[in-house]
Amino acid sequence: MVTTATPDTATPDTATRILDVAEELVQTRGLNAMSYADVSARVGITNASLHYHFPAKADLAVGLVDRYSGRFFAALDEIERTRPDVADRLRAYVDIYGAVLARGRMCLCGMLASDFETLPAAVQKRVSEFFERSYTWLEHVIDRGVAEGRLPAPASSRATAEALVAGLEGAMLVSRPAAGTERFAAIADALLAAVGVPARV
Amino acid sequence: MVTTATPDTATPDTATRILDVAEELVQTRGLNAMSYADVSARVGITNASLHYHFPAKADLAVGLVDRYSGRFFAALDEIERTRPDVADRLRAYVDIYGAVLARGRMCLCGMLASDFETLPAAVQKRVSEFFERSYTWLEHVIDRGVAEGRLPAPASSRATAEALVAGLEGAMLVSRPAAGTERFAAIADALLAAVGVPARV
DNA sequence: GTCTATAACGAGATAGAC
DNA sequence: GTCTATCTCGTTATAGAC
Repeated sequence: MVTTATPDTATPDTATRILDVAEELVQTRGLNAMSYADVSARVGITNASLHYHFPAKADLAVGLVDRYSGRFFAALDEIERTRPDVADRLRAYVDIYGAVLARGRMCLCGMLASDFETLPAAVQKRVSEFFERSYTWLEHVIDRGVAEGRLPAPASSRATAEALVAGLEGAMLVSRPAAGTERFAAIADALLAAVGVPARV
Repeated sequence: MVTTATPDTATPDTATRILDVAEELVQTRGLNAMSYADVSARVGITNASLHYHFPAKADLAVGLVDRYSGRFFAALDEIERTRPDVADRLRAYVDIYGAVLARGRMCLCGMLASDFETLPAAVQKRVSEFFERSYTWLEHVIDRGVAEGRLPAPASSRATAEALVAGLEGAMLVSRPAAGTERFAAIADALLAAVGVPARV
């Protein structure tokens, strides 16, 4: 999976290890529940060393969103490059979310969205951009699918794109209290069916 | 709106005022970003007085969910009592979420769901129950609508109910970074349309 | 680049007077 | 039921040695 944190070939540098650990903590517990002490202890360095790499918590959060977004939209590029069919593209998009949830995590930006009002401005901006770029990508995929006659025309492809993202983020959110990942797959299929994507074989 | 905090007739007692203030803080900023100092200052009492009413933060959180759930499911009872038509019922359900978002808030239990792993066990249990009861209520409403021939039969009414809740929770989540409430209405209409509920007149 | 040490503050929580 | 005062701990962050 393209969105997985880091290739496990060699020991990555400290900044990368910090981002890996912080990413997991934010995706599972939230930014406000993650402390520098948590991260430094798991990385095996001191609090002070952490501050050398990321002077303030806002810097760490910015680093997390930038890396996550970079990987996420690189994965979307990859989908467009390798999958010509619109239904396959949308299923692959949903699968990214499914893979994150399968690892017991929430979408990083979905998690930050819940803390939105408490975020530093630089982080707020990046989280908003993550969602805007997601809507735009999906909108274009849907529009092209409609133009090819392979997807029913929705009232608004933009609203459909937003509803799909909302459904996936919400599915991750409500799957965790239910302690069951199988729930996500059923919701995801229902969302895809609503867009006109048939269930997979 | 039935889910509004407290009737503004007279000055409510201290415990109620505490719950009102804490509820707003949790719905806008999250439980981990809300402190006893925040609440006590806004209520106009001291930290110590707050602890008299709610000895630990877990007690306050339990009080919040219990009151919220009580009002929420009372509102659902009211919907069933006053609206015989399934489409009206589902639109009214969506409107509860819309009214919460219109006040700049996230669903209390959706907000707690994002902090789920950090919640005291008693709060986790109540949040899970909130969602389970929601699914069950929607499932029965959908089933009756199908039996009456007023709703197309879904593959699974349970999965449809879960997808609807997920979509609404997610719509609230992503609406806040977008700084626009009009987005919610479009998403909500798309979700209702997917269930077979026509747009309102 | 990592460390020890510590500052400065805010958190949840308690004792005991009124 | 509310107060003052205080405790203890965890938090982000910095100074300066190695």
